[in-house]
Amino acid sequence: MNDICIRVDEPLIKQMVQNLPDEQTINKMSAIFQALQSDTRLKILFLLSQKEMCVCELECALDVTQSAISHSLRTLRQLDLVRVEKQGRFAIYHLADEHIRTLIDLCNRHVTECST
Amino acid sequence: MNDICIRVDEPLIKQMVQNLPDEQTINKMSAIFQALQSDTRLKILFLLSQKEMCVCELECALDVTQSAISHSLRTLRQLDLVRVEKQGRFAIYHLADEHIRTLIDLCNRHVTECST
DNA sequence: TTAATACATGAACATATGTTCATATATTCA
DNA sequence: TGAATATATGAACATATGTTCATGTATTAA
Repeated sequence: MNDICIRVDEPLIKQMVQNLPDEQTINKMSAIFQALQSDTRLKILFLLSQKEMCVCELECALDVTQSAISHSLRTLRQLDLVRVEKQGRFAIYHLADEHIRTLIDLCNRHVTECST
Repeated sequence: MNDICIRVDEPLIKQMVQNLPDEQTINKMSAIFQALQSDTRLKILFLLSQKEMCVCELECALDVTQSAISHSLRTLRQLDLVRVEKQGRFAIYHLADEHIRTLIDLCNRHVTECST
């Protein structure tokens, strides 16, 4: 406990720590996972992976207020997981790229495969 | 705002909502992403993807208390993202399966590719 | 130009989370 | 047996998060 147990090969551990992605990368990754961790945001992403939608449509689909949806969309926007295209007074949202669809599908498969 | 804007095709939206994964699946997915959202837990998973490790080794590698590491490991264990194997007084942790490695790698690539 | 619609945002609140501290349990060694 | 080591866990605290409410801005329609 006081730093070193019999199993610890300190130079090896140091090497492994150096192999870690840098702090900035870790931070970005945890921010992305953080965004994917909310039921509401996950549902938004699942919906957007079916077709692009305006806020109204999302509001119709989900059982939360317009405000909550907008806040969620901002989070997703700031991480570049979704993008907006303004069409008159409508804001049409779509997935930023295929990576995000893949991420979600992968997790979905993991969950459904492993629970059977 | 009062439910329906001009763009909303209600039957279509209803259909899309039915295509969503069920609540239980959504919950499990958000729980997994929730677990991946902490810097400490992410680092643990990156380390374990290099080799299986005991708590002591993780303690040597990371700059947090043994207690914090144990708590993190419990979270990961409960979601079956890591597994333990007891060896005498040591608890040797390893990734539960390849899915989790893939998930992390995918996110890592997304972050590093998109920031260049 | 006024009203209505679509969306965004700040404040506030209740809840959740991560960490540390203190302590418990389990295994090994003397 | 008793002490040391390795790990786990409960409590507590500070911080973060998600939602709603109230309100702001921008666009369209009348």
